[in-house]
Amino acid sequence: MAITSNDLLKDLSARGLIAQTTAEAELAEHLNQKARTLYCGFDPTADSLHIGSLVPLLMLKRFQDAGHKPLALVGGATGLIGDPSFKAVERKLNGPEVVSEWVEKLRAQVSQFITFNGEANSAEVVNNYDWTKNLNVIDFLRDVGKHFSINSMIQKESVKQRINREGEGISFTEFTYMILQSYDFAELNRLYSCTLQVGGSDQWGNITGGTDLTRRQNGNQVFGLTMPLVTKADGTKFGKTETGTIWLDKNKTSQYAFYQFWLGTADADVYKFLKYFTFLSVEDIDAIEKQDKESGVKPEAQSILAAEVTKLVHGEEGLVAAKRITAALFNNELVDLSEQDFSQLQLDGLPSSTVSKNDLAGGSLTSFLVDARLAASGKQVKDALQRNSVFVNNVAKGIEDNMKLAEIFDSVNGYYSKYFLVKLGKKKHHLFVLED
RNA sequence: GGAGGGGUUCCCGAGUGGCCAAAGGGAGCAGACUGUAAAUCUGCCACGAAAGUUUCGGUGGUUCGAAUCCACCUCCCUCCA
Repeated sequence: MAITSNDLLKDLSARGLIAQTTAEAELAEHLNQKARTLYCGFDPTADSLHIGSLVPLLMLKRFQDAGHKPLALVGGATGLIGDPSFKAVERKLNGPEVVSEWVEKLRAQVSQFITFNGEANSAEVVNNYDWTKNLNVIDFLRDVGKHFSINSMIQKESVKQRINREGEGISFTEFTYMILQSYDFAELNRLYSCTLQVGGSDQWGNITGGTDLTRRQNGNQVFGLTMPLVTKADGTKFGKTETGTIWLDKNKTSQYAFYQFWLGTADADVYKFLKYFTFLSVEDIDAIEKQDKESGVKPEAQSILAAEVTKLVHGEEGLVAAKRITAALFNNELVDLSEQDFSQLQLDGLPSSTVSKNDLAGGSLTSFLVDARLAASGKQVKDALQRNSVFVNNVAKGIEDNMKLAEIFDSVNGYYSKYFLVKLGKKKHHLFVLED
């Protein structure tokens, strides 16, 4: 990416956050002239955003910090259709009630990343359902559809594989998604003088559709900027783990699990991620990298990344909670923990459950731990037992202990007569609390 | 509406009457080695502690025996109209 004449764009470029832009030189000039309004869309495909949306969310914040006005668009309308961009298969449609419920959740979530201060560049959250719900089909086809050429639409890389791919196709509904998103841009240009849309690089086709439509309908030049897809050096998909997606909602991914996710970042990715996911300056990040390379010991970057991102998403308190659990599980002896510490760990989001004596009677360790979701099947627990990698309060259990459930979880063996910390393998922990 | 091709265990993908709980790969889990890393090596990988139980889009057949054969149904894809 060429050096531009705009400080913000220079920084973004240094961070590797710019994949593509429309009319680069003109965009720099456009942003230099005065505060502009930009938007980024988030479709409600679940009841929470996940870390895949973090880069664009932070991007809005970066623009706001530079004095521009961010609009976070929640796709109440587009979420009902489904974006086909680079998706291998047609998606299942979600019901309207479900989608509108998700819209509300995303609205709140998105709001925490941008500032609403009542000033000129105060953020706003908009919903594209507001301007599409009363759209009349005939008007839509005449006023909007006419501006789109099927010939160029099927040339878009984002849908090409769906069109060419053997065994899968694309419905008219999803094919039309691009037109709806383009209409959003034109509409936001009319309503808010919005002149820039940002998004992931998979959105390029949809974004340029919007810049074209805005020019044709409104006669205004507007811009697009995309961020690179977050990739990992080992080629696996970013944002997924054994346990699934890393969500921004702490009820879906605990602060502790969230922190742990970032802590596990590969050396090969961590400096790039610092640039993508934090507001640390590029110089500071380069300094961290230099120091890690020279230190010859375990790098610092992962814990800095984990701390910064956890703080951004879950606040200072969330970070403290995550660190508290991490310290207890990985650094300290459990014996040092007070009774209050144990109950605090529960509150902090350490996976835990309460058990009664009845739950234990006659049960097996395998099914007990599967029920607590420490393993996917009894076979896995059995495997771990055979390798002596199941620990209850730091005591290794073997396959011969499998049927001794009630004995193992007898109150005499628990910390403070009721706490049992179970470890399966190196990283999976679960706190069981015995009921009186 | 017509013709053809498909739906196999988390994914890809073998399997065309018994040797099939079903090859191979990927993912995943556990162990060793480590830095709660990477790479590598080892074991597991339908469910069940076990006895045993349930699978190959669905239903019903044929057969001593079916993922494999037959009928109907259903979903998907391609081409033609």
